[in-house]
Amino acid sequence: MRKLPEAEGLHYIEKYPISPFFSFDITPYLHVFEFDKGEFIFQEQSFSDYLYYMIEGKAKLYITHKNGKVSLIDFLSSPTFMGEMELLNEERYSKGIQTVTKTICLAVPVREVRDKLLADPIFLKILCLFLSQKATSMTAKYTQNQAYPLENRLASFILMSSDQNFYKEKHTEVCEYLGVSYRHLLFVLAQFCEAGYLTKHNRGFILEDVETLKQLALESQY
Amino acid sequence: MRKLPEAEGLHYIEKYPISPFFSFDITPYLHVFEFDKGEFIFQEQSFSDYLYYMIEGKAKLYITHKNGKVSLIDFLSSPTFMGEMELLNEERYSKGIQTVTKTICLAVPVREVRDKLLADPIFLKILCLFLSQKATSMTAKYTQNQAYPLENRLASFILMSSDQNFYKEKHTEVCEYLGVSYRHLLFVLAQFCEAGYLTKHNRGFILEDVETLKQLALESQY
DNA sequence: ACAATAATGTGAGATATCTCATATTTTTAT
DNA sequence: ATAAAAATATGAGATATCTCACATTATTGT
Repeated sequence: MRKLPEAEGLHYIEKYPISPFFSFDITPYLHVFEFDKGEFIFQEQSFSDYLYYMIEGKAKLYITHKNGKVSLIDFLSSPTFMGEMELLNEERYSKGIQTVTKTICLAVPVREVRDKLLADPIFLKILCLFLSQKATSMTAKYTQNQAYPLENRLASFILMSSDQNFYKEKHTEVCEYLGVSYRHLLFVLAQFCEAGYLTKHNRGFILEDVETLKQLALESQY
Repeated sequence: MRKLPEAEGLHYIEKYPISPFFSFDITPYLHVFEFDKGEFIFQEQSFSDYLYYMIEGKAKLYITHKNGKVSLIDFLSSPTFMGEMELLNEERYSKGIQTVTKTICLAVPVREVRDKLLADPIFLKILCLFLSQKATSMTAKYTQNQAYPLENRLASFILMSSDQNFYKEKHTEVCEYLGVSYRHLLFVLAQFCEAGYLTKHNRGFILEDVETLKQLALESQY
């Protein structure tokens, strides 16, 4: 993690204006941080001094269980808040966040601004909206995880994440996201090829039968 | 659903004071409603005119999937908000809420008070806290659902919900809550009896081996 | 008090998914 | 350039969980 120098930071602050989120002038408090690919933004069980607003990049939010299993809770993609729960609750981070790509964040030092933030109706309204939308999408994802077998969810995920009928995601990430083992993901992908919905090409898959995939996806659209 | 008469309503308003949640006087807007056991507070895909604060009772929050499966998202027990997402988003209810017991709710007419609420820092802060705690507990529940087999989650659930070493919950509710089939729940309960952790008694189970149950529960404490 | 509805209970067979072992290929770091 | 680490790939066997069918026992509404 490195703090961007004044000039470079200013560039991002202007490119992604967040002043409308606050009823006071936030700019004097803002820092701009850059995280390398694979770097941790929050370690599990640690404390942090900042509320982040990620403006560029992508990260994984996960939790490690006592039995050693890791659950990927969500992919976070910009723009998004990070650390907002801890701002509200003054707790240690129960979850970890690790970047997937290089990531740029606006950072608000919590100690200095906390009280102002928690009394600011504009910010709080934005935060409520953010939290409620997140809750809605998490709930959708998790209930679908238990209501549909991988076949359906994967079809839906492939349709959503493919570009010009070409699917090319990292299996290691996808299986965590969909909450199944790596082995099983490969197994169902192989089935899709067998059935002619997909064909392997280069390091990805060509969608051969979008109609059937759509049918499989049913409503389990993420 | 019936609106309680003035006098009776006042009793509840005084018993469960919610004025500290607002920076203005909410009482002129408050209604008090009573829902019978099994009644719907929100139908899926409908609109509603109230934000509710449940002060007595218990309800189920669920969603019906297009394949007909029903996912119980959460048990709501008093005190809790209901309809807060819709207040924020001005949308139809994506989810249904049905009471499990007779339920008393304070009701705030959204159309009249919406703008005031969304500009009230005290209320918004409370709502943020509520939403973030809910998100935390939902996430815990769902990640544990996929990280642990029923054996562990059930042990944990039994310990949590039993009273004086006696477990007596409705299987029909529990299996929905834990996200498994009724059949499988009974199967694992039978295993627990077989292994001597539980014995059937009347319409419930006596906890015979709390130590082993605790071990099974690991950290998957709800 | 009786019919209807909901909850409980059990068997048998199917399947979705997991674990583990192991090999190859690709990417990353030094 | 090379070693180390990460991602891909596949087989075989285990198991957690589901579906469906059917019988019994409570609970509820009228």
